[in-house]
Amino acid sequence: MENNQIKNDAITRQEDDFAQWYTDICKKAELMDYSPVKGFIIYRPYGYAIWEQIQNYLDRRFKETGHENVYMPMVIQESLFKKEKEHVEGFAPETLIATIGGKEEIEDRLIIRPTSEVLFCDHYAKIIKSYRDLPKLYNQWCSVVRWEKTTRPFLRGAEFLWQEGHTMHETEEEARSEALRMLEIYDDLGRDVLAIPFSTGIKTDKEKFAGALETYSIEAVLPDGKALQSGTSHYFGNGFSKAFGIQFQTREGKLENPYQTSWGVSTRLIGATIMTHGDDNGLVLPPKVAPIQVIIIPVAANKPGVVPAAKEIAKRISNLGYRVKCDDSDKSAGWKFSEWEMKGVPLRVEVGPRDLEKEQVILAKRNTGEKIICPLSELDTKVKELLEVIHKEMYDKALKYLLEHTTEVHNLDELNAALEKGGYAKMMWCGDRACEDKIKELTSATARCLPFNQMPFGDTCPVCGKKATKVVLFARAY
RNA sequence: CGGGACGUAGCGUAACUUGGUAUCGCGUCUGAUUUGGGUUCAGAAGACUUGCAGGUUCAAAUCCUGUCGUCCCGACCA
Repeated sequence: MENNQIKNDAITRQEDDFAQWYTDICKKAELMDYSPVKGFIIYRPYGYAIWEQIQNYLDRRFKETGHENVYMPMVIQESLFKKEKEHVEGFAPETLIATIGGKEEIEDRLIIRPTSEVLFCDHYAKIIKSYRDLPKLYNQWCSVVRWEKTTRPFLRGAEFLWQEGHTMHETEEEARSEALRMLEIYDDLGRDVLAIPFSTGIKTDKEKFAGALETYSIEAVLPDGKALQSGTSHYFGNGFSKAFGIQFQTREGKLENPYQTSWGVSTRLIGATIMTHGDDNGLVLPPKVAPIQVIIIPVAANKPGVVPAAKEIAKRISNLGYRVKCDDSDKSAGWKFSEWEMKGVPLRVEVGPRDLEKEQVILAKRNTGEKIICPLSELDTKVKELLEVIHKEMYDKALKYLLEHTTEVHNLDELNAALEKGGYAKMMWCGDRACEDKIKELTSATARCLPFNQMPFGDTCPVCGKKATKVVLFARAY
């Protein structure tokens, strides 16, 4: 099995250089390509198809929970952007600004949206008049631009695709539960679709979104031991409402400012999926997001009956509702095996003359490499069963990794050791910003979140020694 | 934005130190071959000349300056 000779077109091994392995996969699995402009990538069909699967799932969940899709302009006047102070301070360093229109200089310069809070607020100020207009549950699918200094495919780009939900509510309570409800949907996406166990929790004041009162997030630990913030949901209170003059008449006839949320996930999720599940043979896609869920490979395709039989099987599986492709190109079977493994297709069906004689096919699972002989009569149930098993195995493997890389620490030495090992250093915290800063200074790790699932295991802050009541997860982050 | 590495055909590379018109492999194309893990053989094309722009020189992939981009390590962020 071991092949020491590295093939010319093989990818870098994970243990040799994890970052290079990641870049190799992005390119060799044809997910993306670089464009001439730094940080702006081309989403190739196979990569974009993964995004479409994520979109399909989320869009359905959003609509089921009463949200409507809208589309806002991609530019924001600088004067408008400056209305909410903390927000502008948070984003100012990373905005791209258009200064010329035609041949004229633009006096109120146009910011290419890094996020659309202010556009939504400006619009909401016009359309919200009464409690009868609430809640407003809007979402948009779009791209945003942030002038990032260092960029990596999917994980951090100058432009990325995402969805941003922006909602307005009568009460503080309702808004806060909206923010939490949407975070739950993101958590579901991880568990049920991407096979990624996210940690959910609330951000510290230091790490929260510019302008938000509370930021909730889903966090993943990747195989190189670094944490990745994979999605956020914010509760804004009515700070923006006041800044933008959004007022509604209450049931009692008074004028009040509504309470706001926003929430988003981006194509960064593609990066998280690649890293969480991939191996040295390439991408390993969870069945729910795989653009092709089952690949049919005819073996000895020149023998009579093989290709028609393979196509028949493809049709049969397609009729079950799965995304399936029959690769009847004139490459050798071995070549196709490697190629579709690189592309991470969860399940492979091999169809050859010997199989046809015995009225069977060979099924091969991408995640484990396991091969299973399957009588044609049982194909339908077996495919369904295996795709479910593959999802579960992938999730369980990722969960096991997460648990093995979550270390409870009681002092700074243990904290260092845990961060060195990779993953979360879970510690009790006094809640002081100073201690958070100190850890960052000493270790470069940041507080990822205070997990919802608290379960305290001590009462002393390892940094200052004062009383600690909160459990916090620290990690080196992307 | 700091520190480091790099940019030569689609990909990976040689030549750079010591200037003289670009090497090899994979891939691609054509024709065969291909029964179970990147099949084998034969032939062909592919660089409007070395990321881009200047400079030095009789002559630049090679030396100098600038710039753009990629990767890694930091600081900042979905």
